[in-house]
Formats: sequence, C-alpha cells, structure tokens
Amino acid sequence: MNTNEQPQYEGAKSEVERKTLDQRSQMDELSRLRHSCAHILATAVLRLWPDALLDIGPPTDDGFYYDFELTHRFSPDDFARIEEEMRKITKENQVFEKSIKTRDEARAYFESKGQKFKLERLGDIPEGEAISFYQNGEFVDLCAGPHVMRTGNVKPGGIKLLRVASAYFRGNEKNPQLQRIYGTAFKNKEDLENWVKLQEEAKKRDHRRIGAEMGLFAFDAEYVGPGLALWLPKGGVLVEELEKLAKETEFQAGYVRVRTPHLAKEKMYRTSGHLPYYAESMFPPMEMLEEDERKKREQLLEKRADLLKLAESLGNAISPNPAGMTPESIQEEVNRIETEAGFLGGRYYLKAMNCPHHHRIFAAEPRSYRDLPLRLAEYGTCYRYEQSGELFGLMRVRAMNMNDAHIYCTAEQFADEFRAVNEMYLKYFKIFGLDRYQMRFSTHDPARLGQKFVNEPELWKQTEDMVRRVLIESGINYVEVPNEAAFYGPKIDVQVWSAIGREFTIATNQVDFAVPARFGLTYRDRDNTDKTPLCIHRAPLGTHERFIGFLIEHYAGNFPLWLAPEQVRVLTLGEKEPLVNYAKGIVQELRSQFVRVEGDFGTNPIKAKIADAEKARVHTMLVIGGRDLEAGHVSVRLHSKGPQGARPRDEVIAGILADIRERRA
RNA sequence: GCCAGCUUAGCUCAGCGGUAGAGCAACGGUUUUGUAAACCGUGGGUCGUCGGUUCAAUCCCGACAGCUGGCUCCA
Repeated sequence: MNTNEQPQYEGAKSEVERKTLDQRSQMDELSRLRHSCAHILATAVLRLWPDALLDIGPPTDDGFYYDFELTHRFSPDDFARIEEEMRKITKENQVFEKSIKTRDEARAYFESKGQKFKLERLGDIPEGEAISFYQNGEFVDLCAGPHVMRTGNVKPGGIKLLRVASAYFRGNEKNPQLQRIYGTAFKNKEDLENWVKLQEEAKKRDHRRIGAEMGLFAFDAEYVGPGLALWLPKGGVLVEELEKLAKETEFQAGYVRVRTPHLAKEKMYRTSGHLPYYAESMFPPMEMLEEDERKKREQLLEKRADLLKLAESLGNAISPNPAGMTPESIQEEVNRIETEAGFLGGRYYLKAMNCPHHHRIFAAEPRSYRDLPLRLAEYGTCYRYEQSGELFGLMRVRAMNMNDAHIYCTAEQFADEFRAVNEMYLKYFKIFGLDRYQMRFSTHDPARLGQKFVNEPELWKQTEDMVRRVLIESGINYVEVPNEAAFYGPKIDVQVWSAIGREFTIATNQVDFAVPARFGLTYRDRDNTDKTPLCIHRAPLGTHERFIGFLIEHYAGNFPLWLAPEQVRVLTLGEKEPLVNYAKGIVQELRSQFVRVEGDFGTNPIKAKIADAEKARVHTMLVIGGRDLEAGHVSVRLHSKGPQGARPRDEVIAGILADIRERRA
C-alpha cells in the first residue's frame, strides 16, 4: 500500500451542498423535516442574536446543521435557550412559503441585510436557474427547498441540538471560520429518544473505551508522544494474530517477505516524488551532514532563495529579467537545486510509506521476466506527522504498521494479480464476518493528465478497464469515483462502516505504472530488452492500528476465539485439591497447544469468578466442580452466551483447538 | 493547523474562593462456593503543567500541553 490508508472522512461536509434542485426535491420525508428544522434553528438564532450572518443549513445523514458568523461564541450552554425558541417557532405554526426572485431582487435583499455569505452563495446559482426563497414567519432564506408545509409539522419534542463546531466557509481553510450548530430532528419524541439510546449504545462500542477497559492499548502523550500507540500485552495478541493470518495467507498466495529499515535518505523521497509534496505529512528530517556537505547545502539553498525572489519579481513584473529566465525555467532550476541538495548524504527521513524501500529491493538484484510476478510483503512501520487535530484514537495515528505488499508484474500478468488481490480481500472479509463494505473505484480525469495524473492516457485506460472488469466479474458492489485516483494509477479503496456508523478507508489496492520508472526499475524480457514493471500496492488489512480499532468496534470487544486475548479461563468451585489438580491439568494441556488460558482457582464464589471473566470478555469459561471431576467433564460457558452444558473434557479441548485452527467466528 | 469544549484516585464521576469525596478497581484479611458481583478493613490525589489575581486558588484570569467534537488535510 502506498499512502492512502488514512481515512476519508466525509464528516459533515454534506453532499447536499452539491446536489441539484432535482435531487433535492426527491429528498425523503425525514430530510425534508430536518431541512426545515435548520431553518427553524436559524430563525431562533436570529431572534436571539439579530447580528448573526447566515451561511447555509442543509440536512445531513442523521440531522442537520446551520452555519453562522457572529461575535457571540456559541456554547452548549446556549442550547436550552435556542431549543426553547425553536419550540416556540414550531408552536407558531408558520407556513413555509416559496417564492421566486430575480437575481437583482435577491442581491438587493441580502445587501440590505448585510448578509455577505448569502450574496456569495447567490453567485453560485447558475444563470438561468430559478432563484427560490423560502419564508417562515419573519425569516427569509435563499433555499432550493423542499420543506414541510408548516413549522408546526415539526414536533417540539422531536428536536435536539447536539454540538457546536466550526467550519470554514465553503470548506476552505483560507476562508473565515463560521460557527456551526449541529442538531437532529425526528418525527416525534419517541423516535428521537430511540436514536439517543442508540447513540449511547454506540458509544459503548467506541474502540477507545473498550481498548481501555480491556487493556488493549494506551497512549502516553507525555513520554512517548501523541498519536503513538502502545500495544499492551492483550492488544499485542491481536497484533500477533493478525500478522499470523496475513503471513499464512500471503505465503499461500506466493508472496515473499522482506524487512526494511524505518528510515531512508532524502534522496529516496526525492526520487520517488514524495518530496516536497508530501513533506508536510512526514516527520522532519534528521541531519547528519558532514561539514563540507552542510556548507554545500547552505550554498544551494541560498541560490534557491535567490531564484525564488527572482521568480516573485518576475511575477510582479517589476524588474526586467537579466538572465532571460522564464518562471518555468526558474522552477526547473529550483527543482534541480532541491534535488541536488537532497542527494547529499546525511539527511534521513522516517518513512511515511514502504514502497520506495521495496522498489530498492526490486533494484537490489537483476530481474528477469521469469522472476515476475514478484510479490514483496512486509508489515512495514510508517510514520506520518498527521496534524494534531486529526489524531483519533487508534484510527488515525502517527506511527502505524501496514499490511503492505508490492507486486511487480508485467502488463499481461496484471489482471490475474489484481483479481487475486481482490480475492484475498474477500477471504479476509469472510473471516471477520464483514458484510457491510463498499469498494470505491477511483479513476483519473482525462482533463488533468499531466497535472494531477501522470500523462499515460493509454495505460490509464487499460488499467482502469482491467480493474473495472475484475470488479464486475467478481460481482462486487462498487462505486466509481472520477478524479480521485492516485497520481500514478487507479485505485480501489475499501470503505467500511464501524458499528458506530463511522465510515473510513480500511484497505486499499492501487495500481502504479509511474513510480517504478522513476527508480529506473527494469526486468529483462524474453526479447532481451529491459522493461519497466507495473506495480500493485495493496494493504487488505490496512494498518494494525486502524484495522484493530475497527475490529474492536465491529466485535464490540467480543472477539472470536482465535483472536480473543484471553481465550479460555478455567474456573473451579473452590480450591479443594483434587478439583484444582484436575483444572490445572486442563490449563497445562491447553497451554501446551498454545491456547491463551488462565486459571481462577481461588475461594471466591463461582458467581464472582464468572462475573470477573465475563467482564474481562474471556471467550470460553470452563467451570469445574465436583460433578465434573467425577464424570471427567467440564462445564462450558461462552462469553455473553451463557452456560452451554457439561461435556467430556477431551471433547471440549478438541473443539477449542479446532475452532482456533479454523478461525471460526 | 483552526474554532469550541473538556482535563479531580487506575476507571466512571461528584464537589467547592477557606488545603477533596463516592462507586468500581487495587491491596490485606475472612468466606470453600454450581454459572454476571460474599463480607470486613486498608492504602491511594502537587485537583493536567506553568504563571497571575487574592490574606487564601482544585475553584477566578492567562499561557502551554493533552484529549474530545467539528473543520481543514489525507499527493
């Protein structure tokens, strides 16, 4: 996998903003209600803070929001007042009245109100499209609709404001930040209450919470650093089990394993093209330059600064250009200098991706077409300096272990390799009982060839056709997203939804027909010429951090036997010696078979021991009392499933071993 | 990085301008038990850090850090 394992949060950047009038009119009933609720919110805010400037207020997947600019800073303490005003408005039962205005009328209206954001939004409406307004009571808004008939259609008990947030105007961080109020609305109070309950249930599944409860991982911002996860012993088990699964699967699929260091010289990332574009996301370099190299570098950087100054003056057309340089030729020279400086030894970067190292492994030996496909796999550790506000539990971290591999192949081999990768995904998803996922197929935009996308129209077409065919043949449900491909080729991201409704990219599968060439990778073909291989980046299990974060929520911490940090606990009724000896024998036998088993042989009442084991989410509890000892039985109890009855000891042990071996759910 | 909120015992939380509390957990005893919690006791805190206001600050103010919710970013 290259660099795109991180999430693609859509957040509240509502699709609604981009929807056409026609799509909007088809909005379902609930969205319509919520949209009206956003207007009611704005009505209330204007009553309480008449100087508020309005932006927009669309419905979202589970509610609505409205963006405001005002000097008062909203805080949750304001919600009671605002909600009260909103309820009042619903009781006033105002009619939502639609009207069409001309562009001039609309402009005049917003100018008179000083609503500068609305004026800008007005400019977005294409010439010829109707400019519609909705009015309820004293509140008038530029709005395509649709709405409910009257504010009274919104039940006062069905409204709830949720949180204040901020959002850049038009989602651009150069624009002013507006204050956003999120809320939700339902047909009635009961629906709302059910939703609130569901939210609370979902919170209990949050991987951060369960991770702490179960002792899976920890963060130590003070001594280790933010976004740098520590795997505790029980979380380490999850890591080990996933790696074991990956290693077995990849071995059987013909992968070979490699190991690479966690850093590399600047030259590596100059060559790959990741620097300077990706530098922001990388930890700053470590400088180990020799004295003469340092001087050389300083000279180069001075020269570069001079050139940039020159470029600026050219842009301003202040001074004539003495050297006859164009902005393009200056840029070229700047690039050359940066490359030269970067090629000096002694500046090291922590790697943000594994592909360059793997490319150098490809380059380490002469390659023949007979060596292809070459599948290099590694659980590679990558470091990315994600912005502080983007860190999020295990899901978005600064150090991560990727289930990475790079497959080098010929164009003829590509389809089979790509199909095999896809099948591996599906195999994994089956193991984890993952049935809600969506493959997102990102393609290029021909208009941006040579800019955002490498200028290889034929290869783009070929690979995209091939990927599309594989998806269709495999009967996979996918969406195609133009203009979202990586610069070096099309890709498939796997979107999953965690139990708490969060969507993110958990795995990625990318085609790369550009970067191997930058590293001069070649193989000797049948015809005795050197050719550049295609490369597939793939990471079906994403990173340990995110994948385990996802699994924690997916299973709500109730892992299947093969994954469970503590698989079995043997509980005795009391600590009488024959009983304990019998129990110890079972523990020993299981442990000798590498089962993660513990014993609880103390004097506590069995109820207490069971409560402890249940709380710890031990998968299988083996309860042993006098009756079991006599019959040579054990009584099985499964976590969250209760007692399963007594069965012969050897049969139970064999069953446990089989379930683990088969990785049964 | 930006806006807002939060930070009190290992965890969940209460509290207040006059030097801090509960439940669970931990620890020490007692309890010999049939499927989610037996009883008694003990310890545990620089109230995130630094600075300011005050006779006095965990509480008020400021800065910083971390976390959370968003936004931005994720080539």
